[in-house]
Amino acid sequence: MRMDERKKQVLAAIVQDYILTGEPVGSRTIARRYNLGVSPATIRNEMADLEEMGLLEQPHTSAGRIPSDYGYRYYVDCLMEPEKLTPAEEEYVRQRYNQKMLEIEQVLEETARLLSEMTAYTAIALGPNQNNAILEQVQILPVHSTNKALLVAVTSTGMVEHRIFTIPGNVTTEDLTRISRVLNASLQGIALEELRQAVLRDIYREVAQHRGLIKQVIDLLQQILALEGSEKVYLEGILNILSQPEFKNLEKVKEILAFLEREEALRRIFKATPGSGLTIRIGQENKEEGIDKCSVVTISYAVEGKIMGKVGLLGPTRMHYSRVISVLQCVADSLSRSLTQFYR
Amino acid sequence: MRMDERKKQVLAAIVQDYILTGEPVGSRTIARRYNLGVSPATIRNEMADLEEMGLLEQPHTSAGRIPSDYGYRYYVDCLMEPEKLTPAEEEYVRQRYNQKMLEIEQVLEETARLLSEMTAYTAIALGPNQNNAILEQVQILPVHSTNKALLVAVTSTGMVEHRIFTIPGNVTTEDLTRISRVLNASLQGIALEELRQAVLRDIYREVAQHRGLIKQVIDLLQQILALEGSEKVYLEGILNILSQPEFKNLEKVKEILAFLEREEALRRIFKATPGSGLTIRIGQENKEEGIDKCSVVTISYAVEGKIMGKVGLLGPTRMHYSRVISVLQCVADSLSRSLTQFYR
DNA sequence: ATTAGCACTCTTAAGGCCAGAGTGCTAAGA
DNA sequence: TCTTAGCACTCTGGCCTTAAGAGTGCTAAT
Repeated sequence: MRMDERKKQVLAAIVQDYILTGEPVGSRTIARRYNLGVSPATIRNEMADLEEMGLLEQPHTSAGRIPSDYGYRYYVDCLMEPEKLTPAEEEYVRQRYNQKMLEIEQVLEETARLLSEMTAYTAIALGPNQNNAILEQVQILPVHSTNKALLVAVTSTGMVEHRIFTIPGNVTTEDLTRISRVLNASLQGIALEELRQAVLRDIYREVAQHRGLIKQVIDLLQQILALEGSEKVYLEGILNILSQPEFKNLEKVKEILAFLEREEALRRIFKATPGSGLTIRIGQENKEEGIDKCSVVTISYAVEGKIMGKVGLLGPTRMHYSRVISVLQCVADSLSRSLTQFYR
Repeated sequence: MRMDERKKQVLAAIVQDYILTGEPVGSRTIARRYNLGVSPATIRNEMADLEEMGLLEQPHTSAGRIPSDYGYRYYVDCLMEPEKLTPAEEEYVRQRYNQKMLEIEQVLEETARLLSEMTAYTAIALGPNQNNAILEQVQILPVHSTNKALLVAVTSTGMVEHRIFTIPGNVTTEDLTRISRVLNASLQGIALEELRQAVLRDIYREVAQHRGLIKQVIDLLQQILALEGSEKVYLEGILNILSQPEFKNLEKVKEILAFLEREEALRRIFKATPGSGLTIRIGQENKEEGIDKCSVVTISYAVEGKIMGKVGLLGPTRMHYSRVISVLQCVADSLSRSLTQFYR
């Protein structure tokens, strides 16, 4: 069966109405609210067709229709018109990023908060990808009166990481300072892939003793920089999702909360999306357990064109897609701009 | 009315039964399950007395009785017998703390996880009190190719904090190193109250230029060390509380989730408890909004006798108090031991 | 002081009923 | 051939009634 113009109009009307009201929508409603110039009966026929095509479904015989996952997909791909934010909203976003924010963690936390606030869905933000990060600064500090030391590393992504580790008893504060200086000189600006070989040899030559300690530090650095999925995850507006009528059932709530509690799962929903731009995952397109009744829209943020990380919104499949997309684009844009400024 | 022996037995039986089953308990049940040697009718009379005394209440005329907040309070204070953990459980706790844990953040996160796992309630842990903390290490690192610097501070509580801040254009890396050295020498081992006056003058004398920068750094340090309520809060097992039958009502769930989302509120429930030892807050004894149907049991952890912070469990007033107390005591003990070892 | 007995109350689950909403089909009209 | 009016049919959800069950409070007897 082909998708003629009127079928598209009917589908669009149903999706829009359902997103708005949350109630299954019937032929009368469509005929009354959307001027398609045909009678309910005609619309009924179209609806039957659309159901056969898998774009609509019926909760039960005498209810109206609701969009299926495929229905939403078709709507999002072919029918939806972008909803512009109002100038006031755009201004509001810009102003939120005008506060002085010096730590990238804060910026991302604020971003998640802003997103959830503007959409009443649950916002997720992923910290900058550390995979291709470059070391900016390395420093080893003694921890007073213990046999421990603190490794501080600043990466090119602006993340500051620290690890405490145990050092041999015979290492003095001066040793640590010297090692810091050597490491810093050798490692600064170096990506992790290049690390192991040549540089290492140089370092060893410079600081003959303390090989073990240096190896330990290098391992920690690799952990910080290279570890898959070490990105921080920021979550805001868990409560929001409970106001959605689809989650008035406690079992559903538990399912989704169980999902939100697992940080690796949150990370995976970003990993599963292609590198750049906007991604929409509708219902069962989500492979993670517990969110097959949800949609996730994600977008990447970038610094000077280079993708750093992602932010996204999680809501029911009956999500206000056009608004969510506009909000995400606007916020990701401001975020990218803000970070670019930060790094300069 | 006086509280004779039999009244106590009846109250204890009702509380215990209600904690176990979650159902209002009737006179028959008590007579059958707990051998008090009297008939249901006698127990009914006692129950009527206990209700008049405000220790029990009746959901409706023809239901059994449930304990009131006062009933729980009396039970906790006078009737409850401590429930020992099994040796296996104690061993399990000890073993969980035997993993090598180098960062105090990790330890607290693990503690919260362990608590929620062992009790099926929601666990909250509060990071070490920074109020009387002493500076162990201060270091200012340049952030490569920007006009920003990174301040790293290690406190005597084992917390590592960092802040990025903007520096004037004319400050060189060497300046930063020198300032770090001076600061470190002057501030190490100093509590914050002593900071402002004398020491400051010394520092200024040593590093004549860069007064503004130093002032900025000191401000940041005070922020890190002195700020009321800067302690980190660790939360685990939100999902657990939803399995409690008292939260099968979605409104209740929203209320409590709204509470758990507000970090300052979480902090306040610890602030409200006296300095040391175990505290139990039942129902309306909690002054925070949204948890007046909950109980909170908290306990402090300490290093070498000095109180560092607190951990606690949040559940419905129908909480398994004796078990919660035992678990908290066991865990706080292991936690304190583990931290003491860490600081040595 | 205790207890058996009993009338009474209240909740909850189940069943029946009905209005409302919406459909699918058929047959007539454009 | 497409559209539409009309109508019978279906399903849900609210509402009422009913009945069972649980538990109480009171009274009178032990």
